Amino acid sequence: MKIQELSKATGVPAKTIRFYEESGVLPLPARTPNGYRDYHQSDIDRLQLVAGARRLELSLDDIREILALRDQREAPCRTLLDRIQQKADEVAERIMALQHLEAELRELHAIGLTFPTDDVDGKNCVCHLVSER
Amino acid sequence: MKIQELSKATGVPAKTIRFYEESGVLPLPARTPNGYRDYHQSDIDRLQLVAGARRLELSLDDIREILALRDQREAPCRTLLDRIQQKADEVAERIMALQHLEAELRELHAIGLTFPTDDVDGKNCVCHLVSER
DNA sequence: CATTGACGTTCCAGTAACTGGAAGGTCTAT
DNA sequence: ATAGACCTTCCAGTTACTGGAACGTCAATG
Repeated sequence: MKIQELSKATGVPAKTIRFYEESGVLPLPARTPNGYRDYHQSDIDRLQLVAGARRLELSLDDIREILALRDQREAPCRTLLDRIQQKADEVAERIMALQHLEAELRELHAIGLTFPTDDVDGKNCVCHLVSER
Repeated sequence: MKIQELSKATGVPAKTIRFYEESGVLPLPARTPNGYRDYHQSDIDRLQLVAGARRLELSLDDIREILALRDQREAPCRTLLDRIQQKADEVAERIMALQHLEAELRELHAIGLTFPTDDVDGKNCVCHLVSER
């Protein structure tokens, strides 16, 4: 199977597949006599796991660790579950931070609308709202 | 004023101040005879605006544009307000995406907990949950 | 047989916004 | 004279790709 076929089977761009290989999350593939990468079914499985984990925004570092376990014939489920939970917590924190940020942005926008828009140096300028604290 | 003093006045690391200068959001400062950067009060004002905008997660590109207006003695308030609103919308979108992601991660974690943790190849493995879809 | 087009290859560079570190110069005080 | 706390520049690394150049390969067509 050539790289485009693996790409179509997984939805991962060929460029990204090469990058994953270089990053060590995909093994060096066999090569056909002309030097083309030659993939097998197992590569589809592995790449689908990588793509699924990336969709969950796990880092390539996490994925490397999980795949290393799998390559040693140890079930990576425990580690994977840990990373999933940890990621969920991170996401929850990020959501809260972004909610605060959005509220602040909306408030700033609302206040800014009540200001003149040509007051470069005056205190009634959005710039000063942004500068303070 | 030396770079450390500007840093202390604004809370922005000296390293970052030099980076901002190189990025074009801060002008090339005067230099003392020994080559040290020499800042003034106006640099504090400008850097506070940059830092405030960064706290709102505006990009350096946006900030450059806003400061360019200000440097031309045009009030950047209109542009700044636009960017703030646009950023708020982006943040809202990101929040929704992350909420979906968190739900998916929590669900996956819950399902994963009901699975055996030593089933490398079987279907009852978290890996397969992650791979699918 | 030459050419075209769709593949494949490698390598280099760029993205965003810093951060760390090396190697060296300067200033102040002891 | 030396220690330390600054300052300088430049290079590299971070994350996960993406774009592009320059070149090789293969199948089909004129």
